[in-house]
Amino acid sequence: MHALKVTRAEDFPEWYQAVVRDADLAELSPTRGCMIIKPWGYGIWERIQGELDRRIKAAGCENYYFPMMIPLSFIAKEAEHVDGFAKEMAVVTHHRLKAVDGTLKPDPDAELTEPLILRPTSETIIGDAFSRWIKSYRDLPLMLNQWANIVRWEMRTRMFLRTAEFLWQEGHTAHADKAEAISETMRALEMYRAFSEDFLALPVVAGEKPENERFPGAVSTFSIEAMMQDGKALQAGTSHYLGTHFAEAQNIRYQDKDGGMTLAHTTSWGVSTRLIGGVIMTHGDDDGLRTPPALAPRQVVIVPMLRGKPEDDDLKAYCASLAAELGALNVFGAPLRALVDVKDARPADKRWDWVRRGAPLICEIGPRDAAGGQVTFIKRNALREGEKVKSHTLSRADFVAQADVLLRGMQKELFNEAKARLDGNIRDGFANFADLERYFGEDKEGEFKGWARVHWAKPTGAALEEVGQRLKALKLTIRNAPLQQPASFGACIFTGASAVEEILIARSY
RNA sequence: CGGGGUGUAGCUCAGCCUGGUAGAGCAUUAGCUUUGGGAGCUAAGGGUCGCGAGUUCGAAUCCCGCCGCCCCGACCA
Repeated sequence: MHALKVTRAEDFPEWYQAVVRDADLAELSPTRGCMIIKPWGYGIWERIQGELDRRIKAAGCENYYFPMMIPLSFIAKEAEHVDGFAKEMAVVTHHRLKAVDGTLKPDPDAELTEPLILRPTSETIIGDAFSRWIKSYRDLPLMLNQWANIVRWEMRTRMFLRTAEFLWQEGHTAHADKAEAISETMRALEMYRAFSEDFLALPVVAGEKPENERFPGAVSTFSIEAMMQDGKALQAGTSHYLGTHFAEAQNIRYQDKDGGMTLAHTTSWGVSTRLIGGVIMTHGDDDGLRTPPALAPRQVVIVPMLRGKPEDDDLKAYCASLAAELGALNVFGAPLRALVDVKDARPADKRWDWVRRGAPLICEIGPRDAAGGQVTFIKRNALREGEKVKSHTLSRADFVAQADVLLRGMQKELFNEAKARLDGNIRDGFANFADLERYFGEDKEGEFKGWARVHWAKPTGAALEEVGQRLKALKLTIRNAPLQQPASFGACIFTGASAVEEILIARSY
């Protein structure tokens, strides 16, 4: 009997919804397409923020904050950018409500002279500021980041993966020349790769997006792609080299050493609460989430087996001192986060709540453990042996001494498990498009297909458009061209011509 | 935004075809029992049946309109 009502094999989308709800991560809000992020889910986001913010600052960026509302005219400044975002924009048009026939409506006399849009991203309003802040080569490079909420009016929403409002971090930088801007673009990409793999235990493939998948207005777009347990790809982070597109549109120029006016080269990069969806679909099992220890808001949860008897006090004291002892330890470069769950509920219910949330180590301590100086615990990443829950017992001293090793080991085990799935499910050997059609065309519902690694001649324009259409018929997209490329290439699977690049093709979220 | 499904207690759902103003299990609350592990018994609380208009003496049920959610598609960092 599993802790969730639906298993991954039965119905993956339903299972995903069940984890989000039963692990107490988030719920739907009365506002269409938006979610309420609950404490365990938000705690995970705070951990992401804390660690990534440290890495962003270590790279020399500073944080700042721009308004959530952007004048409508700003978004029109970069042509491709408009095309990319115009269709999913929330627009603020009035500044006052009025009761009309008993219902509150926007007051017709309070219409804004210029509507405001809720930011779908901030390139335009930040570019405007950059144009004022950057006067001289001495002002460069300018490297800034903001943590913010974003609004995109999506037609179809899914919790954490695509919601009308989401939380993210957007870095924006300006540089004197192309080489330096590209180097910053790659630095951010590598920062995301390392962060995902080390901290989220989420193995990814870093690479460059094809022309048709670029960010609107970018010269080149790079991504990290992760493989979910249903074989689909999830774009988990992006980094863009924007060239001088936004600099031209918004007049971001600096006076160089020779006194001439030169356009700056800009970049932007971001990750969002979508990462949490990626963690769920990578590490979740039929008992709920398995939160990687480095990421978990609580790494060790202690459930005292209280029985409403006098010895409960001794048991509570034992658990409290154990938690204090654990809290004095350092794991993953920070104090260990331990909690004694003293909520007045049945111990078994509390145990399963923490199993669903995915607390890495769940200690169940009864009077006998306390008397014997022991700790009985379960490891969430390897919860069961067969159908049965497997529990372990150590002396208290050994448990405290090994907590660090246990948590680090679990982090590694989760990563290795996901890494093996990623590496083991990227298929090679597609000689031509017909091979690809044969493999991806004949599928049963819910069948695991993984990704395809193929060679192509990297067509552009109309020819690329056609490639996109052919893939679309198989519900496939090009994910990226991995940074690590082979020494030589075979034939392009689309045209038969000599290939110039290796790319990953997959179904995606 | 197109196709399909769905909306009844906190959750999962029955009732709807064949109108007579609500049911089960789990959860919640209380009491008793139980206690090395998702407990048992007893009792109680909880629903303007998604919203609005209509037919009718009477609508969860029939008709019309709208909305939300889920899946597929289109779209999309």
